[in-house]
This record gives sequence, structure tokens and C-alpha cells, in this order.
Amino acid sequence: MKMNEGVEWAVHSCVNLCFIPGEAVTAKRLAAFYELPTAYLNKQLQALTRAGILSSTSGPKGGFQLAKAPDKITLLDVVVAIDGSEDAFRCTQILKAGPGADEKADYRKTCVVSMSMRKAELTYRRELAAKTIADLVEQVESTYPETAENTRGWFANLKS
Amino acid sequence: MKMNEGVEWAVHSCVNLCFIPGEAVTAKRLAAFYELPTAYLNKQLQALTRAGILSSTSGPKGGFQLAKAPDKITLLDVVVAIDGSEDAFRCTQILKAGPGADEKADYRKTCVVSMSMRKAELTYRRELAAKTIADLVEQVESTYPETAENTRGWFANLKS
DNA sequence: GGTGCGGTACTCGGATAGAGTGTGTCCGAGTAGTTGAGG
DNA sequence: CCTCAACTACTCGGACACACTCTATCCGAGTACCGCACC
Repeated sequence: MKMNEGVEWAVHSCVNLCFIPGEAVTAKRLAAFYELPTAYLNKQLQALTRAGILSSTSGPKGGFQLAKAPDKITLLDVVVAIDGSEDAFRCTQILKAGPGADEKADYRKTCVVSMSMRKAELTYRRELAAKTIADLVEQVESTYPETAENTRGWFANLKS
Repeated sequence: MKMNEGVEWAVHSCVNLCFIPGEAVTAKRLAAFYELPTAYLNKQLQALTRAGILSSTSGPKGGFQLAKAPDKITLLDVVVAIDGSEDAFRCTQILKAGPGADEKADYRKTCVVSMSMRKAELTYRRELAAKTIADLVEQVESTYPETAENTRGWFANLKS
């Protein structure tokens, strides 16, 4: 059960975008910040764009920026955008192949195994949904006060 | 983020083994119950054995049986045995490549992104750890009272 | 000098290879029961 | 008739192919800016 590696990049990039509001930042610069492969990060940002989390602009002066307020973007949104919305536990309804099975039953809802696994995942998703990008930014700013300014400065210098 | 498919088989098999206590059941019979590929289910049962959840016996009259009391086997135990104990979210500490990074810092513990993801996973694992195989068996017996006897009967008939 | 048009440089976007892991299968290692010969 | 040993049949256990998804990359589609010709 491994999550897509791009989720980490995506979340960090969203946080960084919060430090540079009202400006389109290219995938190239976002990638340079963490020394990531540009093309691959671009792919993740595309996924975020498709999900409506970012908005993208082509051409010179183009790039990505947040499409929504940071407090409206949850960690779950980002995870789903990159990693898909499917549950980790896939109930294949093996009970249907068992003896005495009800062909019409939806065992994803009645099987106690499936229910337990789903319940656990639900708490997981709920936890992720409770955390927004704005929360993360706030946490960073209170714990590492210089980070915001440093990041802004770094991106400003790279511009030249 | 997809979990190993074998987890579903493993949990169901553990539950079935609870219905047939004190007897070694072969992978072949367990597989036949749900029409699963025998060799592959065997592989999962091996993993459960390595984890100390099942005990195995070779030769005729051999097979698998629970190595512990059902109320000492949690869903988390089974998931870890089959799917591994690694966290789904892998913090690669990309902050280390960023500007102003502390080379000695362990960002798995200080990075707010990593912390949030880990916290969510922790609630997930806690939920799984709170549910035992015995709980599932009890749930089945109270919801579908005839299942236990039917299962026992099915395995008894197959023996011939 | 002002205006409009074409070229250029730069960006995102999707289509395309390569690597790693999950999925499925096969044959060898080990053991209990059976059967046969010998005492 | 009893004992023992070899054989057989059956099981687990790990090694071996196959397929799919994640990882990584490249080239084409689209756009703002710049420069030049024309009015």
C-alpha cells in the first residue's frame, strides 16, 4: 500500500504557492526549489489543475497558481487529485463465489470484513479532509517564522 | 494507493479458520471455498505464518491453523503481514534539497506535511488495530447465525 | 509616429519509454500413512 | 503375529515468469511579447 510519491511534491508546491500569491509560478521554478525533475512535477501539477485545485496559464508569464482559497483546499483533495479516489482496500466480493452466496447481494456493503476495512479508511480520509493547505501554512509560519519570507525571496531572486 | 488484494483473502481465511478450530486446513480447501487460485492463496497464508498468525504443518494431515487466539489477532496484524509495515505516505524529505535546509534535521519528524500525513495514517492503523478477528466472527455470528454451521458443514463435506 | 501583423521564445499538455512491484504459477523439500518383507 | 523400513501420496515453501502501475521523459499545442513593415 504505497501512495504516489507525487503527493508529497504536490502538497509542498501548494504550500509554496501560498507564499507567492497572485502570481503564476512555472513548474520549472517550483521544481528547482526542491531540485525535482521538472517534467514529472509538471505532470502532478496538471493533475491538480484537472481537479480544480490549481489554475494554469500557457505561454510566457504563464505558470500555475491556486484556483481556490487555501482554506478551501484539503489534504484529501490533493491526495485524491494525484492518487485517485479509489479505496485502498478493494472488496472483490469473494463471498459471491462462496457456498450459499446471494447473487444479488452487494457484499461491499454487507460483508463485515469489507465494512471494517472501509470504516478504517473512512477515518483516514476524514482526518485528511480536516486539514487544509491554509492550516499547514499557518503551522509553518508559527513554527518557522522566517520560512515564508525566505521562500518569497528565493523565488524573487530566481526570477532574474 | 492500492492495498494488496491478498489482504481480503487472508482476512476471510482467518475468519473461516475460526469456524473450524483445532484442525489443520489445507490451502487447497480454503481456496476452493471461494474459488481462489490455490497457489497464490498459499503464498498469502505463508506470509501469515511468517508473521506468527498461523501455524503450518507439512505432509498429509497438514495444513494451516490459527497460531493465536482470534481475539489476539487484529486486522492490522493481517494487513501488515500481507502488505508490509511501511507507511503509505513516504516522506522523502524533499526539504533537504530546498534552500536553507538543515542537513542534520530529520524532516520526517519536523516537516508539517509529513506530520499531517502520518497523523492521518496513525488513526487508520489505530482503527485497524482495534478490530480483531474474534470481533469479526462475533459480528458474523450475530448477523448471519447460520453461516458458522454452514461453513463447518461445507468443509466437512469436502473432506470426503 | 502609430498600428497591425508575423515571428519567436516560453509555457502547459498529453503521448510515449523504462523500472519496479504486485499477481500468478511451478517444482522441490518435508512428513504422515501405508505396505510389504523379515523376524 | 509383530516390527521395522522403504515407498508413496500429499502438503507447505520458496524460486521463477508475467502483467500492470508508477516513474520519468519528450515533443507538440497554445500564448504573450518583440520587432518590423506598412499606413
